[in-house]
Amino acid sequence: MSSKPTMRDVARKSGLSIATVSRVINFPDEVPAKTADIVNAAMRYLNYRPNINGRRLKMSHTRTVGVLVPTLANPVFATSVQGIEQEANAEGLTVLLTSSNYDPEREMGAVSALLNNRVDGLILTLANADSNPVVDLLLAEQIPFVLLFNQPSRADIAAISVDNAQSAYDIAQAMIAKGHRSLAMVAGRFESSDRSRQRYDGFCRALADAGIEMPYLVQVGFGETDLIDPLRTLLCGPAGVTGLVCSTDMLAIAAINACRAHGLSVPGDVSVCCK
Amino acid sequence: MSSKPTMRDVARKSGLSIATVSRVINFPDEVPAKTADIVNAAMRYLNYRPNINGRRLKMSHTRTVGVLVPTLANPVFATSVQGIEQEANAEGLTVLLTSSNYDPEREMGAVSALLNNRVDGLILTLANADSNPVVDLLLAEQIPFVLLFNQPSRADIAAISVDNAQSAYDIAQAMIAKGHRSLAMVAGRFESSDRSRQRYDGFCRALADAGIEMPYLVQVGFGETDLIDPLRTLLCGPAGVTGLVCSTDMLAIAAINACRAHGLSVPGDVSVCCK
DNA sequence: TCCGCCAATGTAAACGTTTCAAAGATTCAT
DNA sequence: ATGAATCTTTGAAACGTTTACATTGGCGGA
Repeated sequence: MSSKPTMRDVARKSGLSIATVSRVINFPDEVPAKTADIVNAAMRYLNYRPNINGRRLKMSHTRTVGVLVPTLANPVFATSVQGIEQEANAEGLTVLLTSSNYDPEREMGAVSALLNNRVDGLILTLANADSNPVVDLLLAEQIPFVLLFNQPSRADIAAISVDNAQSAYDIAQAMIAKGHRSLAMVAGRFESSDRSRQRYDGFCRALADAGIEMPYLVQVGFGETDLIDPLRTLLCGPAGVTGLVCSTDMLAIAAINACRAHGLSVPGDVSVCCK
Repeated sequence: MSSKPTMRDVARKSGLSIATVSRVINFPDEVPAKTADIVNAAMRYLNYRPNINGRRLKMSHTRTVGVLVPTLANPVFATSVQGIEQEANAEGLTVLLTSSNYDPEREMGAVSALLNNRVDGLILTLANADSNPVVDLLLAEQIPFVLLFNQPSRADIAAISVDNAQSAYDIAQAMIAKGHRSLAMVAGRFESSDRSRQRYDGFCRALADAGIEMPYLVQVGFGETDLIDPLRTLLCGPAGVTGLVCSTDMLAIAAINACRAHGLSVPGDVSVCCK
């Protein structure tokens, strides 16, 4: 009696067959209330809990959704996963969570693991939405998936995102309107996030539209939190940058710290903006 | 050929038996290199990927760890899960994520679902670590588990936590040393987080030790983000609170906003501290 | 009384693995 | 050439479900 009770045990206990027990669990209203009562009593008595893996093996679907995000350390992803998790649970779905640390290799590894789990579908944020082997794999295997925060150029791929370029454009334009003439963008590396490239594109367009010729750029690797050095020349050198457009909240915080470390006040000497 | 290839297909393709294929996958060095090559070629050719659910059903363990946190919207939990996920993945473990929204009912539901998944073990943050039915269930079922951020009074339960009471004590003491004589704690509801109660205990002790008789308390429900009203009487009334000790970063932010809304400057008129 | 029908239940074959016991193949000393 | 000793490989039985199909029994109508 050390091992966990199975449907077989419940069936024996209730004097009915495994099939009936299964029906009580899955189609309660196709079974007489009296029978259901007996079976339920037996289940409670034995502390039975269905082994989902048995079911998953037998059924063609798993009622499981795989999620891949770069990191939960970024609140944007954390809250997104929180929402996904909440909705999934409400639907009785299980969430399989993985993270890539912005590393394309790990992206592939994680998705591969999720596919081995036979997830019914995926929600993922990838480094690059275009010509990405992960996307190719998913299309080839015909697994339903939705990209999150990615903007694929292919129109036949489901994606939920903001308009990265436009948002950066708007921010830059607003800063220009405030009088800034020397602006820099602080963003993640393009190879680990095409969102950064898209934002930089919008940023550059805004500056070009305003006749500003130097769209400065500072690229920051994932996990780098100290921007004092990377920002030194831009802030203190001849560039005399007075406005920083940051790709994420966390970069903005790091940027503000860096400004202060250089003896510049925010927002007195330098304006910092994000999102 | 629409369905996914199985070991049987790989076996057929490579002219070997299922058992051999399994051994190539699980014990590559117990099999002659030549045989392994044949099997690996067949697997690649067929795009075979093992169905983990088959394995999980057969094996006594699942190499899966269940995680339950109140919410990922709180960076403390998000980064913790991030770390768990990272380590788990490095070990080839799958993470099953659930969240409770600080609701004990949902805690039980989530844990139940995790047990149905036959997780090998659990890492959880519970509303209350003591006399908690979830803990009782886990002990009864003999599932290994570790509490995170909870401090159970039973010594035989594994737990990783900070000393909530002591940290609140230290903060309060520091504020008193700065000259504050009227302090309030801003914390979550006790019934949804025993950490809040423990912190309040430490807070009260510090005040008592300093001869301050009124340890004010503002309780905030999960999701409540507006503290303007709850703080009005304390800040503007006869209590004249000048120091706020907050249970979490997010509460501190909300508290600062509330102070400003009441025309009080932080840290000029009111000191706000957290963690 | 018998027949057919329908609701309730049971039987048994999957699902894709792992693994034990045992068979086959190969080597080597005699 | 023979047998022992080893190395490879295999057959088949689980693991806990779901479900198509078969069986049972009770009932009403002829």
